[in-house]
Amino acid sequence: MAHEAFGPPLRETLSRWKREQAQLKASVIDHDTEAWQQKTDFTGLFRVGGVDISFIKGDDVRACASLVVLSYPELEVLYEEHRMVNLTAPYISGFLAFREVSFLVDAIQRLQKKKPDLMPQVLLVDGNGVLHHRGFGVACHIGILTDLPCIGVAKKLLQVDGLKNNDLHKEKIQHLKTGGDTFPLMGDSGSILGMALKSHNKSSKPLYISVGHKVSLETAVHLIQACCRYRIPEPIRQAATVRSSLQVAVPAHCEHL
DNA sequence: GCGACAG
DNA sequence: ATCTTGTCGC
Repeated sequence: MAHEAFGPPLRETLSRWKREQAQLKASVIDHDTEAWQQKTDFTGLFRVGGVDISFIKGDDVRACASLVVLSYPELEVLYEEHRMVNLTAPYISGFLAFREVSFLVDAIQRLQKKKPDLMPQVLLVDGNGVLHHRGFGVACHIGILTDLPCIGVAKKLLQVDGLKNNDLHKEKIQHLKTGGDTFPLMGDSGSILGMALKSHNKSSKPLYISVGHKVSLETAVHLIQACCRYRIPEPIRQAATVRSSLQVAVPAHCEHL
């Protein structure tokens, strides 16, 4: 098959995507803008959203895009939507947003239309914010397109700007004692790109938290910790758990097709 | 050439 | 991202 017979070559697509990231990056706000963020107990925060895209075993195209909204501080489900979508863009490290973001923004827009009262006041995103090759990960991307405060929550360290998952890094992880302990992730450029967070007492692997949009890193880390019953913050965990029948596998008699 | 590679 | 099984510990 002539895989690249149609459409622009990958390197042209990547160059276009890089330009788009650079342009949108200029609009990122990396400090607190909301009243509830000023209080250490987050008085005035009532709704926290989470988004995630989950996949089916052997299928690179079909996936389930999920948006949930939880009450705060109870962390009870107020709203959830799980929808099967067809992904078109490939996964390329540094360009996750171009694969996933349109489906998640669509979900936010449907929520706005159907239940505007349930619009989350902050959105937790699977992946990185400014902890990214060009300082503009998927959490920033969603933040700019929706104008919602967003926080990037990654399960693995993205090794950019000199950050490395080396022995020194592993040693720092071992020194995290209890849930809520952190250490900063400083790149070669000298700025703090994010924080490693031990999200609960018995979690050996930290989360990597970074600013997406309209929230400070300090507030982001504090909020993530407040949302963790287990390692993964509840809004993302609920989004990743499909309760509906949407993700049922292809019927057995169709498997060979 | 080699290592790295969020989801 | 996804699959896989039991195992250990509270």
